[in-house]
Amino acid sequence: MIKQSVTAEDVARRAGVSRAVVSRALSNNGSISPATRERVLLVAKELGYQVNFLAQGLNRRRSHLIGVIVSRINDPFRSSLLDGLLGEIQRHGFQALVTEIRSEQELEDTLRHFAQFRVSGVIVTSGKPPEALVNECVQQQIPVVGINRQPDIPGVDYVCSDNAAGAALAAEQLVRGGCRRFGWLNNDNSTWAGRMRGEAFRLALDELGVDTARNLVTLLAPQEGYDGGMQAASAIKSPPEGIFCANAQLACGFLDGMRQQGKDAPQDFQLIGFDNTPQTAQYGYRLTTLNQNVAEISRLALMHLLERARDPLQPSRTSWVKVDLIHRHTSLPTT
Amino acid sequence: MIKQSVTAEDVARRAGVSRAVVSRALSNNGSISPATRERVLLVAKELGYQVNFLAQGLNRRRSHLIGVIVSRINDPFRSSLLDGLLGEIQRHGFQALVTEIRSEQELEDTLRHFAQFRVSGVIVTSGKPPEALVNECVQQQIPVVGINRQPDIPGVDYVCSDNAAGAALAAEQLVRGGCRRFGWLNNDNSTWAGRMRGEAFRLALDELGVDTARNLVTLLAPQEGYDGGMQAASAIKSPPEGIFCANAQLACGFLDGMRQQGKDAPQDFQLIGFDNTPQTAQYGYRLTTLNQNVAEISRLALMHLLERARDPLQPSRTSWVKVDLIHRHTSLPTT
DNA sequence: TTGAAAGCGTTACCAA
DNA sequence: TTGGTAACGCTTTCAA
Repeated sequence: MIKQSVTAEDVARRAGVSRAVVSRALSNNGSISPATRERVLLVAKELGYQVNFLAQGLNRRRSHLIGVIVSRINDPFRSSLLDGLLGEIQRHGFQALVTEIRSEQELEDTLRHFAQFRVSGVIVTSGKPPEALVNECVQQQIPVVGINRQPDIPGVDYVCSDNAAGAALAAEQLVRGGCRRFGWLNNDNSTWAGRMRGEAFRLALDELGVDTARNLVTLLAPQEGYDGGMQAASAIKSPPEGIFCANAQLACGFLDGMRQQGKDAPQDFQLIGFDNTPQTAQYGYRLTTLNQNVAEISRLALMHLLERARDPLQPSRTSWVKVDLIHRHTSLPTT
Repeated sequence: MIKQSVTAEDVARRAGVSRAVVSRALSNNGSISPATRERVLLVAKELGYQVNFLAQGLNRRRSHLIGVIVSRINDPFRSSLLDGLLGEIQRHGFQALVTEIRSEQELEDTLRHFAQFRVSGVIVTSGKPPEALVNECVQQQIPVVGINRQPDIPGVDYVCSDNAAGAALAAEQLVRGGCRRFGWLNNDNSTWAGRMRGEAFRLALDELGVDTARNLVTLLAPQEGYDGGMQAASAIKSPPEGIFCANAQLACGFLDGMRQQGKDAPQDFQLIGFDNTPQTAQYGYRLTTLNQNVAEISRLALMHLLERARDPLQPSRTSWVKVDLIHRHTSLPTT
């Protein structure tokens, strides 16, 4: 019969101390003489002792898990974001519980499951959690942070790219690049971030003196992603001079769609997309884009989580992350 | 003072039964009269009772967690694979513990952490776990399955795309498409799957009567990914007629690199890449590729996990997943 | 069918 | 500084 696994009891016995001392030695928590500490640690290593996280979590009412809610991680921007979050989560000594959702119902179930694992925090990168459910989390002292979500639930912290500033950069670039007629490309049923970018674009153009009622048209893609952009392009006879696009996938599809018609940027139109995905930098696209600082977004998300864990009742906070214009090939140099 | 959370005890009291009965009602495990079952379930719903997974796992010595080891999920193929795995894991009622590793050391630590959470299984999509460590898992009855790894550790199951068959398809396509001189493009320090594809390509050409000693050259990219492919292209004066490439990212980079020199497929050379990533299908590339069936790979991975959980001592198995040639624009029609 | 009780492996409080 | 002990919340014998 094989011993299933080494427990604190085993270590205690072998080191000639009590379980309690073992716990203290390993957790640096509670007073213990340096000598015994050394000895226990040595024995623990000898025996290959590993704390049982389930037991630890049960006792502490909190696991070292952080729940992450994502969707469609095939999308390059989303996988970049997940990448950044995983790195940050691991850097802080947590493990990521990742769930991909396909509906709001799945989001609810997931949030429950996270709670059942007594996670140390939840990061929502997709969907809109119902306020009631989030309140349950808050009541259980589980910090929740939303990324690029509309900051509207009390007790939840948010990290968002500064969409408005990004849209303004795009507007300025296009105007100074000589455009007179503008287009805003987004897909139907867009996210909050997408809609926000569109509204801010209009506003920024207004302030730059553009008569947006006349000279700004909305191009609506029938679906999201590359294919949506391509379809939007095929529905157009002659593109506006300066086009701002809600995200990179849409922009790449649109550009390819126009090329199929023999039109290209920057000669026939200028194009700026949001999200600086790797693909937009490639030779075939060299798209001017707005870069979302994924590393900074991830860093702030964890920071909010940790701070709220320390003080659960503090007021909600929203961090806006600076967005940069990456000037490439699909927009003209400003004069 | 707020009640932290509803426990089985609470439900038991309210339903006028014992904790044990509550457990039976919820787990469908152990005999219980339909009437009390109904009643308990009703009360549980009323009170919003949720099983504490930490306590459950501690008692059962197994959590409903499955550990997944990944790396560089920015790569479109890898994020597709992760996507498939997450779907399959959730479909079976598990939660995914995802860790991104950057070194073999991190792999070891991760494997330990997974064990500490008493995961129901581990899926390795990157790195090469040391046999000793895997044996610890095996001893703890934790099933391990490797995806596209060299199947060489006893007690571990594997799921691999049929690289050899894929390479043979590519060879045949290129030969029948009229190529006489061939190239194999891979990056330095390639994975086992990559090397295997290269060897199989040579073998297949041999069998098709090509004098590979003379007419097959190896193009070595100095790094992986798109940039590596581009660099490989820039080191070439005149490309071989038919090029097979270890993966899609490399292939896209190579194609763009050649285009930069004014050469394009299929007129100046033919190109077939492994991994049918979304990008390869796009208008700018329309690359002929070998499709890895991610859904099937994921399905089999979970199947192996579940079967080995049932019978931990069964001999290791390796499933080879069929690969399909997607004929697109970078190879000529066969005559 | 039901309930009592003994774990599962930790941690934290309280005496010593 | 240490050890005993009572949780943590659940599952699973074993009797009744």
